[in-house]
Amino acid sequence: MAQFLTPFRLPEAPAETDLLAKYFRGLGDPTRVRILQLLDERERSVGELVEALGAPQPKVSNHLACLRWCGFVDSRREHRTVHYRLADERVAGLLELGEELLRDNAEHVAACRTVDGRER
Amino acid sequence: MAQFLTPFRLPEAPAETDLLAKYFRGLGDPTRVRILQLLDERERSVGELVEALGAPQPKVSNHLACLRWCGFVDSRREHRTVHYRLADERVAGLLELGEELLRDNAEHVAACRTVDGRER
DNA sequence: CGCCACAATTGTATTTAGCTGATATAACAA
DNA sequence: TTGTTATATCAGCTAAATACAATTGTGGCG
Repeated sequence: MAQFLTPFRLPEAPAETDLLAKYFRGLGDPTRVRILQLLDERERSVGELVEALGAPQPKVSNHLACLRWCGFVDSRREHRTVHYRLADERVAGLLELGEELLRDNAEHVAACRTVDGRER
Repeated sequence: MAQFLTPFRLPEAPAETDLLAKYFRGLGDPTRVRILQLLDERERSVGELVEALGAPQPKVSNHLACLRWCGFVDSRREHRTVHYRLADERVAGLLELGEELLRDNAEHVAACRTVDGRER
């Protein structure tokens, strides 16, 4: 009766794959990408990022929390200000590779709306 | 009165940055990442992908449309079946770089829930 | 202590992505 | 033509992501 122990063998979808998608999703927001680009230039405080982005402070802090949580950036507190920087230089490499690939596909990507390309 | 022509100078947020985020968002779904990984091994038909993923066909087709639309994959029709493959070997490089970075952050990413890390 | 500056968090509303199921198209065969 | 297989598209629903505004936390200073 051993055959009943494995009645259905689900196709392998490694947990690592799900994590990878989640990881890339961290790069899937304009504010977060812009923050990473700014931090690639140099370390910056939250206030500096807020000014550079022209976005409300809570919004920036939320995205920073996301980036920090997933290991894209590190932070250190100095007196009252908190400074952020890229956690790993390979993060910059990821962005650059994306930019490079985008150069050949910019028009396509620009026109793409959603999974099924629907206008809504 | 020329000063009224540029009353507010918005912080520069290059359109390319928005596109880049959109581009990475294409990699932000487990099904799409799995498809790209499968296509990195070899060209596959939609039917083969459906079987390998154990997912309904419309779901796979929708994600393929998204990937094709953004230039991650190419397709060719042969009789009634449509075969997909990676459009650019650099796409595989992007995945590999992501996997490499993920190895050092898997625990963090796994625990991350949303932009602000809130449970809901 | 009270106050100020900087940053993080939370509540609520809105937007957007993605799943499911039905239908449409395309190529081919009888 | 009709039927069959393979794939694509669409409509409606649900769930997740994000924005915005208000609040709270935190460290320094008088």
